[in-house]
Amino acid sequence: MRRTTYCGKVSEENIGQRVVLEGWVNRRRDLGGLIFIDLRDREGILQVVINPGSVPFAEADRVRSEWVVRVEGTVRARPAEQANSRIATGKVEVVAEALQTLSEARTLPFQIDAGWRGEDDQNVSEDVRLRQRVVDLRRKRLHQNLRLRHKFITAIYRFLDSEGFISVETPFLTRSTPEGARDFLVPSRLEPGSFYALPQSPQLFKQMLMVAGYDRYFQIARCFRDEDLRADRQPDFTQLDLEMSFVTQEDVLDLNERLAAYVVKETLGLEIPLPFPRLTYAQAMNRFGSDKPDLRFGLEFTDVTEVFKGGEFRAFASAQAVKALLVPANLPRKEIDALEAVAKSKGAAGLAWVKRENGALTGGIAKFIPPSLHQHLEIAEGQTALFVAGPWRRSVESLGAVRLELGKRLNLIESGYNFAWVIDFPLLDWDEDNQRWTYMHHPFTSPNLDDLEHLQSDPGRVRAYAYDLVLNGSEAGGGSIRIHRRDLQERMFAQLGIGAEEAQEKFGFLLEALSYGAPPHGGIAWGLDRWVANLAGEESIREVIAFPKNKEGKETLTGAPSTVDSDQLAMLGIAVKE
RNA sequence: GCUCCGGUGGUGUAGUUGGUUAACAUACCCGCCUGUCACGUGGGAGAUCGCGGGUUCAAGUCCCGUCCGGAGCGCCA
Repeated sequence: MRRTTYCGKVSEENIGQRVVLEGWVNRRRDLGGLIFIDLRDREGILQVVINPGSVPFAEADRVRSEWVVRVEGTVRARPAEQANSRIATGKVEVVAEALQTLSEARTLPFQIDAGWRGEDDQNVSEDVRLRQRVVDLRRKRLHQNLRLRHKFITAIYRFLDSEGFISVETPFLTRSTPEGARDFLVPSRLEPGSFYALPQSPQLFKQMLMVAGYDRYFQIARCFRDEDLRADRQPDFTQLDLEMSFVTQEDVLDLNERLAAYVVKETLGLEIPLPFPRLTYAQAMNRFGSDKPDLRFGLEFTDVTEVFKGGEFRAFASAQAVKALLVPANLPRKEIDALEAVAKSKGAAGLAWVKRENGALTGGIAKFIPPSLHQHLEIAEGQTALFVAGPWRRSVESLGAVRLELGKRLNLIESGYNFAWVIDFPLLDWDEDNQRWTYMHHPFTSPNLDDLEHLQSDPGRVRAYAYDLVLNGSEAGGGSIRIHRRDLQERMFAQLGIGAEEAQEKFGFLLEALSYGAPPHGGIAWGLDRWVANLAGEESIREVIAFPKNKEGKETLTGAPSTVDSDQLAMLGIAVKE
């Protein structure tokens, strides 16, 4: 007879029933005459009792941790004083009548049983965990994370289906296009010397689906970018990609915040108030020094550029921007030095400071503070003001990094899920290295038509219909309204220094599609791994991916990447340089 | 490419100012134990301290190099 129920699902309702269980030995307690086995499956653990003299006793004596066994027995209530409140099945137990070993197990490289009985797992280095990922995946934490991910994805399918979206798959083996990140390349056997590229996103395919009239598309899409890894970045990662026709920016934002509220409700049971607050890019940068501000705490900047303009403090007198951050604490010098290092790592020349102690401004740049400062910034007793001056963007971003560091150090970050939209991104960004304008989002983003007149005369001033969904200071999603007219797309390419010939060669298929009657359209992509990590309370997306790569981009379970046979290379016309 | 942090039995840690036999917990093996639930209890095995070199009478400890891992910067439309 096969399994009749999951171990973790047995409850008082099953008392008196005969059950067949199959699972892993989470733990075995041998009292000499009496043996207990905590039997585990994906739903939880359940105590099995093996009485002396019973048929299964000899086998139970032999069984060890992580062996896979089948148990037949009868469910009974535990005496009230022996209930285990830490586990869901703690009020019952199964008296074994038969026990069969299905599979023996070697001693595990690390213990995985604690989480299943409601305790903290022992910390194990990630190196060991990833090399032994099968063992690691047995732990309750990863079971929970992967099931949360599943719930998240099924909620997305339900919601978007009810809103009339259809899921369409787009190719993995596609063409390299010169945008954004480095491509992963796949050599072609049928055409040696030519390469496919793995998609960085399904961007152009979804736009063409819009041109083809599918109106509302989505995909849980795997994307590939050959860049260095971080706690929240993997070379292959997952997006929720969606696109809508005949919409404005408002429509996309509205749908996405309803979707966000729905998935949070479905996964965690939390109500998220709508609509989400909105900040323009300029506001976000000026007030928080980030285009993905963490709004779980305050510490907003004050602009004091005018206060110092032309003044005696040379370093600030002619700066493009001087920003101040008022800290409600008397920061020790050591702390300020650490914060200055953070500012400098983001390109600030330094971090100036002043405190109010015993009624007077003291320390740092106290003697350079003009009397008019207090009209903008009231430094109270025991507070510290921090200043960064320099080019606008570098100043706000470096002070923004200081703000985040202070949020952590002063424990200002409140728990919860804080969503916001950042809108009105600039269309173009000045590329200092190459001395030219480049796109900020991607080259298919529509300019704000109100700003179109400045496209040639003052490109930096043109806003885009581009928006980011920010969750607790991380970019949860980003998208835009796209250019749907061929002439405007061609103008955009020209502005980016992509000549007509090059545009035709690399993006001819897009231009052609746009010339066959394209609807206005726009969409968004969510970083699905980051979303799930956030909901699971995990710092790293590796905790919500079954088989992640380590910091060096290696998948240490199977040992990828690896060398390949010379035969394989030869077939592809590839020679590896020593 | 760069900065910082780490590497000690299977796992997680301790190891003082350089000083004798590298400690603890857990896991593992064996014995005892009939109501445990991280069972208890007695015993046992298990580490050339990531690797190489140097300083020293003496290095887990100090120095240099290197490898591996993590956090970040650059990079990531």
